[in-house]
Amino acid sequence: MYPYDFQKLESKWQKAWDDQQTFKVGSIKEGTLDPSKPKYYVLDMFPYPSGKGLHVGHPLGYIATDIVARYKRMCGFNVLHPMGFDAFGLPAEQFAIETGTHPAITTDQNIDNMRNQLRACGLSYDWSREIKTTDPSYYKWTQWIFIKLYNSWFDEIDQKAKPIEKLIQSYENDEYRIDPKGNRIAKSDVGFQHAKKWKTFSSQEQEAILSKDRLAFLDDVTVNWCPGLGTVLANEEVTADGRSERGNYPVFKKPLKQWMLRITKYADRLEKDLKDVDWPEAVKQMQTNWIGKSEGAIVQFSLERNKEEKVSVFTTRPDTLFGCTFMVLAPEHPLVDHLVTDEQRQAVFAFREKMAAKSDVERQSDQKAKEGVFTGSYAVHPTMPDRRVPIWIADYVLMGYGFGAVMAVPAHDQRDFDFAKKHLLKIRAVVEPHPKFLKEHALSLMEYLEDPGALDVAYEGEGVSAQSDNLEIDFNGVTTNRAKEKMIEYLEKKEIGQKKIQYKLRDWLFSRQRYWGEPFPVLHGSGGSIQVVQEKDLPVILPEMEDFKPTALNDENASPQPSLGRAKEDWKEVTIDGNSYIRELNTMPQWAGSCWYYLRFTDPTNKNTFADEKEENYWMGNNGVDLYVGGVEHAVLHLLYARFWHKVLFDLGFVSTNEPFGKLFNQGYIQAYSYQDDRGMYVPAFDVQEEEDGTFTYEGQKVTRQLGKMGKSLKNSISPDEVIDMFGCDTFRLFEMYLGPIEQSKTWDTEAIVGVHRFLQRAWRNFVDEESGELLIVDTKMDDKLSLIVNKTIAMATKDMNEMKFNTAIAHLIQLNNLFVSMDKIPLEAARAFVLMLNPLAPHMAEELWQKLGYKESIAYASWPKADQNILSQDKVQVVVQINGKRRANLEVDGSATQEDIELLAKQDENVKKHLEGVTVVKTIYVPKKLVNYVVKP
RNA sequence: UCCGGGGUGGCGAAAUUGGUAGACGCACAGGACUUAAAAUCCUGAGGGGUGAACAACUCCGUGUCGGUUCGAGUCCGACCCUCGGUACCA
Repeated sequence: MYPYDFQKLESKWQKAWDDQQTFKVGSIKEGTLDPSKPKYYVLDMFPYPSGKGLHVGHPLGYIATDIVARYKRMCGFNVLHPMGFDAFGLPAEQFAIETGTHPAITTDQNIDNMRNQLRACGLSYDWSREIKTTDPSYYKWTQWIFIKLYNSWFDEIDQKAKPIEKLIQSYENDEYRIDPKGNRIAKSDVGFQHAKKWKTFSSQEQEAILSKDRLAFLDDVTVNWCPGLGTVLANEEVTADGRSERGNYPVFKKPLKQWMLRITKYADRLEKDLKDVDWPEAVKQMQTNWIGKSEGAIVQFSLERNKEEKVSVFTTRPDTLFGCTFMVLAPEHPLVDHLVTDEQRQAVFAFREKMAAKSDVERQSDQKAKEGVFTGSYAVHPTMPDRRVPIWIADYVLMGYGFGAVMAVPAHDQRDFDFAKKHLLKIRAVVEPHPKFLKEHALSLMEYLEDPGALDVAYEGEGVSAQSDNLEIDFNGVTTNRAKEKMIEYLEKKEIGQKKIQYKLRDWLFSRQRYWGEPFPVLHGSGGSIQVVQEKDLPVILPEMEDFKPTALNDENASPQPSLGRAKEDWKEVTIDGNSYIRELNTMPQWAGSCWYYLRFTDPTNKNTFADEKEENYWMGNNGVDLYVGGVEHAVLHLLYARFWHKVLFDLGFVSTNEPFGKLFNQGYIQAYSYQDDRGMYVPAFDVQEEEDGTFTYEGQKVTRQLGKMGKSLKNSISPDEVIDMFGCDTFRLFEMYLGPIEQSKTWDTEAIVGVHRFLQRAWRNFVDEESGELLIVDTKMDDKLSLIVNKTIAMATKDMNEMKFNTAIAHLIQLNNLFVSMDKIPLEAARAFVLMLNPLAPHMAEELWQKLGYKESIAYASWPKADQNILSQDKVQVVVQINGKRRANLEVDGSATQEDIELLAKQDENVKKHLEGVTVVKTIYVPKKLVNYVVKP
């Protein structure tokens, strides 16, 4: 008996791949890789080794990349297909806390477990290149890159990062000076003559000046403090409703001194360069929105009581400046203390306190309330000096965007409008609305311009300016876009404003108070001086700690405290040349390690550099990573951060491409049904019965069903191991791909697996007589019909493989296989083509059949079959005969048939004849090899 | 609110990008094999109508309504539902 024994076969081949190191990739340095061959770098977003193990949703992307990797090998590429583990960060530490074991131990256990699960999926990784971000030999280079960031600045003129020494040189050469406000100004800027020279500053002052340009810097900022996680979080890690993305805990705003990375300097390039990458439109859109570019102007308002004092605002509608009737500052705006009058002091302070006490969640729910108080002070209107502009504070103005202050134009901004209505402030119309708008509100233009406050909405659209003139300028009748330009010209001429591009993107808050992360390579000296660790002293090893729990867990009033504060003194304190330093006690966030791991894979064990230049050049050259597959959830986190680091490394000359990931592909989620009983408790999905009336029961009780994520807590999780045990890994791989397009979300349905399993069994029986073990292959030529079908299948499967449409590629193989069923023996050529095409999808069976066909070498590097164009062109074509666009007959004709041939045949067809009776053909449409359509009239 | 994706049989889906809608698979039904079941194999099937007919023909069908076209799942306009992203961004 020679049945299809997948358990035996699959372990046989997995062992063979291991023993023969089938998928090990050579290295250029060592001369074991031929760099004249084209390369293909196909990468998965590496996983967090969580304690829960994988469910069937996780390998979806891994299987897809594996198919691509195997296909590309067969097409003659050198393929880099590595895997590693993103092991620092909250999930690992949370799991360690839950189990009471040190994260170093649990992480390694989880990695072992996950690696086994991945191996069981028959993935052709080069495991010799495995990396984990928690390995000191890896995070040494994460720290090294941090030092590069610290020692770099962004030159706005060249739009690129440069070593900080260049900036110091420029200062020393007196190309830059510091103006009275503390800003760096260049020779060509106004005011350079009166600005202070570099030499006049103390070294401490010089360091403070430099820190304003360093790409990594310490700053006092308003942070997202998440007591539930015991750490602060980046903006990208906080969800829309003011909760932590991980764990869904509430987040509070708090001022704190933290490490920041100056990602905002790259806002423009991060946005613009998206056009150069082949990424899903959705992800590009998300990044574009997140970066949030908007064009407008800075406008300066003088204070009434002292014209020398100014408040700056950003506006996208400088054309509406004449309509500004008040100003609003964010409650935490630094000028508020200064502006508030004695009468208003009490009210302002009370308001501020009330706002500060709110969590982000509460702020969300109080949205649109438009609460605020008057500071008591007035500004002067920049174009109408006799107009007083009261200054208010309100929490609808956010400190983090623009200048934390707005000029309110209530007639043409809904938020300002609501605020004006609530607090009885003036509303002045300065744009003539579209006639449609007036009609909708049954107003004449005169009536609207007279009293725009009569409506309950602002007119935010474009139009022509009105009531916008003073002694110097007159914008009346000018269209919005033109008026914007003219106003900016005017503001610049009067030196009270200028053009400005504003981004929503904020700098990246880079420190965390948790234990399980990369230590900063930073030393704090006396008097607040900062020094980075010398390269030769890297890595700064994360110290062993017994108690690694976050310090201020679940205490929203406490201030965040780094866990490393409880490390032993001999770690915390460092003496260099007789000076003592304290180590930085914060750790880097989860995302640090994943910002550059794809570079390390090109040369994972290098001790002298993060990756050898030759290896980096070869694998990353051209297009960066050729195919990067992962979930869409990283659209504005990992993918934005990694692009940022990569661009800095590119500017500094360490990498060869401007973008890290040439092509990105998002796989969909696998969803599953979960079931709840009437108390809302989840019941094991596996044991739920479907009743005839379409309802569901568990142990006789009615339960409700919903579609969603797979998870242990939902009791609907299925692990790949279970499926592989039952059906084998080839079946599992085929099934996941056959569910539908990879980028789509799909519902798991265990019952449907038998379909592809049957396909494999049938294929086996087509090749092997199960009774005798005899190979059912015959070494004869294929007949024309079979040859045509085989070549067609090759053509279609090749196209599908190139487009990553594995579901239809499988369908074509099933069809070919179904044809084999009707044959006693399969011609060798057809069998070969089938096995070769099967290989990327179901590699174990393909290897076994390949061996049975007599080949000694692994099929992994055999050539993908080519379709014979000559044979394809001999194909008969199906031509449709339509009458008035309705199909009346099908004809099968030679590919060479002319229109005359086809029409002759068509007119012989009974059904066509019938429909052409008693009518006249007014037009004939002929599409070669496709159809004839007669347009007829009675 | 704005932005993006998606609505096709009982279900997952396919459709050469404007040219026979539903390939392939699941589930289902009937049959073969079997003491029986499983496995396997064969056959059927979008919905309706005219047929004695498993012949043949025919009408309707891709979220809704309208349009362009000889011809629309595919293009255009309006709308509905759904899934993501965003969160007062001045």
